[in-house]
Amino acid sequence: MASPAKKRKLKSNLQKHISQPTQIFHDICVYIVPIKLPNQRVQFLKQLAAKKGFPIAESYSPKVTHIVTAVTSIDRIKAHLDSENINKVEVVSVEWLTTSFTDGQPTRVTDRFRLVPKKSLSLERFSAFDRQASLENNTQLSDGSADGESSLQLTKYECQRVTTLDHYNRKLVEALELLESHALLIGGEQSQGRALAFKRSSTAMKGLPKEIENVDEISSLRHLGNHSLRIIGEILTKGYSDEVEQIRNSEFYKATKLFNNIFGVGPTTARYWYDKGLRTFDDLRNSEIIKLTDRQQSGLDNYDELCEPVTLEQAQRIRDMVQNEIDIILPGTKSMLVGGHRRGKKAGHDTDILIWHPEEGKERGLLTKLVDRLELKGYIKYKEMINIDANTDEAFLRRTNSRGLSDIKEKPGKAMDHLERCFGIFSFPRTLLQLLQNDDNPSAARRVDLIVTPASQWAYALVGWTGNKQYNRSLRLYAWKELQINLSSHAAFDCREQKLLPASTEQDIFNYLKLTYREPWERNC
DNA sequence: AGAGTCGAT
DNA sequence: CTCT
DNA sequence: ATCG
Ligand SMILES: Nc1nc2c(ncn2[C@H]2C[C@H](O)[C@@H](COP(=O)(O)OP(=O)(O)OP(=O)(O)O)O2)c(=O)[nH]1
Ligand SMILES: [Mg+2]
Ligand SMILES: [Mg+2]
Repeated sequence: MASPAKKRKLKSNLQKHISQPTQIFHDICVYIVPIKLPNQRVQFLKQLAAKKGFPIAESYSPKVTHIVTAVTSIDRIKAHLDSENINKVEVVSVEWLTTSFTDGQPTRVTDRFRLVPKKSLSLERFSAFDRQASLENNTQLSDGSADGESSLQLTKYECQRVTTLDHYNRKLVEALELLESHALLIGGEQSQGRALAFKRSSTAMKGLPKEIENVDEISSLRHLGNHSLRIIGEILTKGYSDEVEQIRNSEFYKATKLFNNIFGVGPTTARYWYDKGLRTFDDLRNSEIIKLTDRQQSGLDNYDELCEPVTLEQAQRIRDMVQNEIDIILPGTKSMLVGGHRRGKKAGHDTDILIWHPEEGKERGLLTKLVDRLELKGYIKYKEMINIDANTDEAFLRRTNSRGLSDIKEKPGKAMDHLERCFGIFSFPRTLLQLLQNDDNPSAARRVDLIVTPASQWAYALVGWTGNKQYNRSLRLYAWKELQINLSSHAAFDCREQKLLPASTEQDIFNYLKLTYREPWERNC
């Protein structure tokens, strides 16, 4: 832990080494825009400037003559300064400042250093960008443009913009997602963050309204930093990225990715096996040292069939079958497809089904009965039940309290069994068409998720299980950071008001969160 | 320099 | 890795 | 540690 004392000491040491400038250039005043520049670099430039006699403004004011920035979009700078009035000021790159330092005097500003205010893209119509988001949410950076000029920035959170399955930069997205998965496979504290950053870069690209041809078009957008832009630039000029291809073909990536595809094997296990020298499924099966969990064994046994994409039609048939069963067990029970299929995906890696009964409480014990029946019919090859009991709501409140609010009180609530989730591998008969293409195997293994929700939590379950994953992450982060609301797939808890937020529709939840409603197909981040 | 989704087994 |  |  870096203590405040230590920080103070560091700072005073730095100040001691600042020598007096030989001359001071009183006719200029430099303001450094602290966006896209690491704080360290900003501090370094400021100190060097002081040493070389360049007056520095701590904040933007009319006496500033030179704005130094790493941002390439003039709109972004206006937004930051909260001022349109930068016409009389030179807006220049960091290179101007460093060149001036080596020259020992302010270099003449040429076009080389100037920001050419090329409108990065004309995107006003596309809600992936801040203009619309800032209307719906006053916590957004103001874009300071009452004049019709648009600031054209990506929103901070994915849940504030529309992301559809169709987009224009497949190749770039694929590369960035590969870097994300590589970072996850490497693992470690630091890699988690890198993975998330690459994921955000990729969702940023999915939000763009057209195929990009030049890095300049996107170099000032949020979430696209040095590394991502370098990769994108490479692909745009050469058609591929050396770094990406090197990873793709690496022994490490190929093997760990293969292992990670097995249901039950995450990055840590994949890495562990790789470190043991294993590379293929045969290596796994023949290895003496490797012990597979039940989950992993079933994942490996059914590997090929689980790799077959689940079509929408198959998912609908599975839901129909489930609906038939629950009609018998408890008439009036409803079900719907959620997950990727609700978002409009034509093929998925599994089927997600949400089940509920309009009368609160009637759903208790339903999932056990359903699964028992399916098991008797021989449909279930592997299953895991996830139990949520009456204590869970208490637990939820305790956790929200542990985020620094209210008192912690323990209640000895009784464990009223209330099964909520079943995830498993089911076996379904193949259709005639499938049999024609796949003569030998009469059945197909499919991953299925069944979720039973009380009517009172239906809306939260629907949002949570519709996803996608990245959409959920952004929604939860936004809710907590901007509104101090803890959001899960059961409920939302407002920590300021210390109260749960009841919702009966998805729209209710978007209202609480001060977000414009997004259709399921607009949540494909 | 810290944070990065959350809850369940 | 990117933002704040 | 892994899953959703
Ligand atoms: N909060 C949270 N929800 C998740 C996470 N992963 C998945 N979900 C939710 C949102 C997903 O849409 C839903 C179903 O997940 P799936 O793994 O089945 O993915 P999805 O159906 O979106 O795509 P798929 O076609 O199955 O690959 O569960 C997560 O890490 N956190
Ligand atoms: Mg799914
Ligand atoms: Mg699923």
